Amino acid sequence: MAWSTREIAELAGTSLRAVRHYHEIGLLAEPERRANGYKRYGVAHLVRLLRVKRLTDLGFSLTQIAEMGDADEHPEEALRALDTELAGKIERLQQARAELAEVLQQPGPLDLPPELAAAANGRLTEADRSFVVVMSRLLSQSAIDAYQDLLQSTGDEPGVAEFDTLPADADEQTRARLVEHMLPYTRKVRAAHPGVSDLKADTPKDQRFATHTVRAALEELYNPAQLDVLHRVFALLAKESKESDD
Amino acid sequence: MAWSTREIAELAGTSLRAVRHYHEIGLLAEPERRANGYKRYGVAHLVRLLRVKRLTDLGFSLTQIAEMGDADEHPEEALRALDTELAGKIERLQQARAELAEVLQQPGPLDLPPELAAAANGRLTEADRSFVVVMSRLLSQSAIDAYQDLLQSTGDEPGVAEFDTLPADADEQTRARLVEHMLPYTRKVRAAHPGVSDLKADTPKDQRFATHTVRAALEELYNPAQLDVLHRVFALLAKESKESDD
DNA sequence: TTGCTCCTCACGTCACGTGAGGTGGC
DNA sequence: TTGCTCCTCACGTCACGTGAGGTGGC
Repeated sequence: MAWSTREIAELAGTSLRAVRHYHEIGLLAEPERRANGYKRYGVAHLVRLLRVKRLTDLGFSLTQIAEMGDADEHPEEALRALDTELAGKIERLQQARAELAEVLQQPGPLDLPPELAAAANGRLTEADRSFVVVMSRLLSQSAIDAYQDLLQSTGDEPGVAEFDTLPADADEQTRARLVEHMLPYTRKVRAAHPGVSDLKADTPKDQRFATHTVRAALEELYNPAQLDVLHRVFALLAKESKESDD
Repeated sequence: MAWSTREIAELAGTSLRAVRHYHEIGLLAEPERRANGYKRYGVAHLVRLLRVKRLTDLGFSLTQIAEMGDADEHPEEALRALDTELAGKIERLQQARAELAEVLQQPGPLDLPPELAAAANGRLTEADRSFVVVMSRLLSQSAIDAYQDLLQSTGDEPGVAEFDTLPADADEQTRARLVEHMLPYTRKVRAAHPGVSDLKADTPKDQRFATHTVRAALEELYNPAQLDVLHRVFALLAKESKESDD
């Protein structure tokens, strides 16, 4: 008795195509043919195929299996290397699951870091959200922590909602009033969280790039009136801290 | 400020090619160009790219991400489905690691089921090993257990070594003596392990196929003298059990 | 003649990696 | 002129999946 391709595939628990693929890449020798061209597999082929199946099930690549050859040595080093690799894969998958669990815990946009999503609790504008997403790539961890604190403590600061809805053509009176509203609050935040504007950048070049990026994000996301207010608040704060240095 | 492809890729922590790939499949809109044809990315692109990055890191496929669209809904169902999928992957990898650990425990050929490899402990001929590899696909678990017991208890049965080294042209006297040696031992094994020849096959068709396979394996792996001895032993045993039925 | 099994191309999948060959501004 | 950055093809990777189109024995 000799087996057909389908039979040997079933015996080994692989697919027809897998057997042919192993022929193509030289992992499994082709058997002799019958008169009609059909392949006739023998026990040696089955044994080889079962071995290949075993090794792929363990997680070896076909290239690695080819390198091991047909010998039955116990490839201890390869086994250990594979184990390390699998451990790494498992770790990465578990990391992903942990993040999934965090995200599932908290309803909310999943592109924010979960701590921030929790703290913001749905009170962010579209623009704010985009800004935060970008910033969370650029800020240091301490800055993110500070920002989180900030969001948590600033439930219904009146200035916040007013700023969010400020029309692009707000008049000077409205702007000046908003600056007045935001100044003490912003001053307080700065004092409580000195790290709130620390960047993640390591080199001066990265630093400059990150600063430009922050500016670009602000200018693209907020309207002229909002930007004007922000600039004025920051200018006043900068002046204050310069005076206190003297 | 607007970013080049390299810059936006670095900002998002992806590769240049990934950004271009997302363009190709429509996951990320192409930005406007400068006069020289260079792309100019804005904040909206960066936000989108960061979102895509987040989702691929979590384990979503690009197709799934495309299906979610740009909306920021919390795709709870998708998240749960993904979690289940990841759990399955982890399980399979852990299964592979468990088998790897078993294999590493015991030096020996790794194409045998580990219980059998341990029990055999290096005492199998090439032919025996091939035979066992094939049989371990065909036998039921109880048969494998029985076979393992058998291997363990049969340390230095004198007939075994003699059978393994029997020349293909052994004379009648040698064969007859070997049959005498093997008969009581084989009888004992049969009695102790009635399940030793149970096949895994479910249907009568599978059953016939498995029987043929066993026969084919025997005939390809053992020489004529060995086969003759086996046939005679089995014939004698069959006669015995038929007589006891009467 | 109809079904069933086997055969050999050969393109498709997934998420990009990796050159090849050319252009534009310092 | 030389380097550097950007661009667009377009083939390669990995382990097969999936038809397409044809043949041979009942």
